[in-house]
Amino acid sequence: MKFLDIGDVSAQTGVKPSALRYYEEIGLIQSLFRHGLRRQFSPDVLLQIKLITMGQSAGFSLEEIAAMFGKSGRPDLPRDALHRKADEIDDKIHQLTALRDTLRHVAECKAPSHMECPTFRRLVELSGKKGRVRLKRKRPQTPGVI
Amino acid sequence: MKFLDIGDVSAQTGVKPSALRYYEEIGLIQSLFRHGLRRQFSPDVLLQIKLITMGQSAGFSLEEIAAMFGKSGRPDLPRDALHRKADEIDDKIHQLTALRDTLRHVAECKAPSHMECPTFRRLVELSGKKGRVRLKRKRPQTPGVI
DNA sequence: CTACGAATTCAAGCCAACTTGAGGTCAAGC
DNA sequence: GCTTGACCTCAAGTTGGCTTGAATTCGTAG
Repeated sequence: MKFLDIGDVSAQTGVKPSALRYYEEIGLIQSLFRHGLRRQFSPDVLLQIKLITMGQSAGFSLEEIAAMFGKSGRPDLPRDALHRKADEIDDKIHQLTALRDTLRHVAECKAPSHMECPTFRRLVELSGKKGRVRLKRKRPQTPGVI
Repeated sequence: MKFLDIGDVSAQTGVKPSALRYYEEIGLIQSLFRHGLRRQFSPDVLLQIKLITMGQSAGFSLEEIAAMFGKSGRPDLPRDALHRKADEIDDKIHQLTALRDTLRHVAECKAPSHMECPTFRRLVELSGKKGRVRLKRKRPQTPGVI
């Protein structure tokens, strides 16, 4: 089995060595041993780091991420807490979906200010709701006024 | 028309007055005028703040949010840049979806360490890919070895 | 065997996004 | 007219997540 220098890990993940040292310092990842002074990492750490960066892009703190996937290689949290985290992510997905739709609408909308655009207001206001936002279907057979 | 004190805005949005003052300071929102010393806000600001918090939960900086929806009440960015932002959000949605699925899997998986679980590895490794992660369908009629 | 380069430690610094605290102002209700 | 409490300003502090820099230690290639 091959082990990885911090530079290899950095190259393969895009995360800087300084950040990796920091992650180790806070116990988020571990090196297996030292070769001289140099940390040697298991290839598994690449997967772990992927999870970390995913978690970060989801807006979770490193502490929360540690709780989810564990320093120990296994989650600190009980099953239901993990499901609650998953639910949290689901909420965030809904928010992001609304934001994306709003953004696309803003890109195309001709209204002088989006505050005056009812579609915009609906998109934003519905964003917290449980269901998906559903825009009225265009009815091509009756090309009314825009 | 009624105007809102900073306290009202705070109460209705859950954003602290200090944060709202900060937002105004950096030009992310505006108060219309002062009543004595007190800032008076248009009710429209509530919608704006909702967008801001959505943007934040998406991991955008206040600066990026300002560019998207504009200090000026209208985006600073041209249409295609907005669509690129929307694409960025789409990516994030995919990541979040993968993270959520991984988390739910971790919650249920019996493997001693998730590094040893092939399902786990697939979930994480596929997360960057374009399509949705598709788990193999169970085929109840041919109950093979797990 | 020596030089090189990649790694190390440690303390300090940095940025965004706020929060806190001290001291001051004001309008509305009694 | 006075008190009250919600607001104000401004400077300084905080937190998370790193980055930077100086001084040092190694392992390997030549």
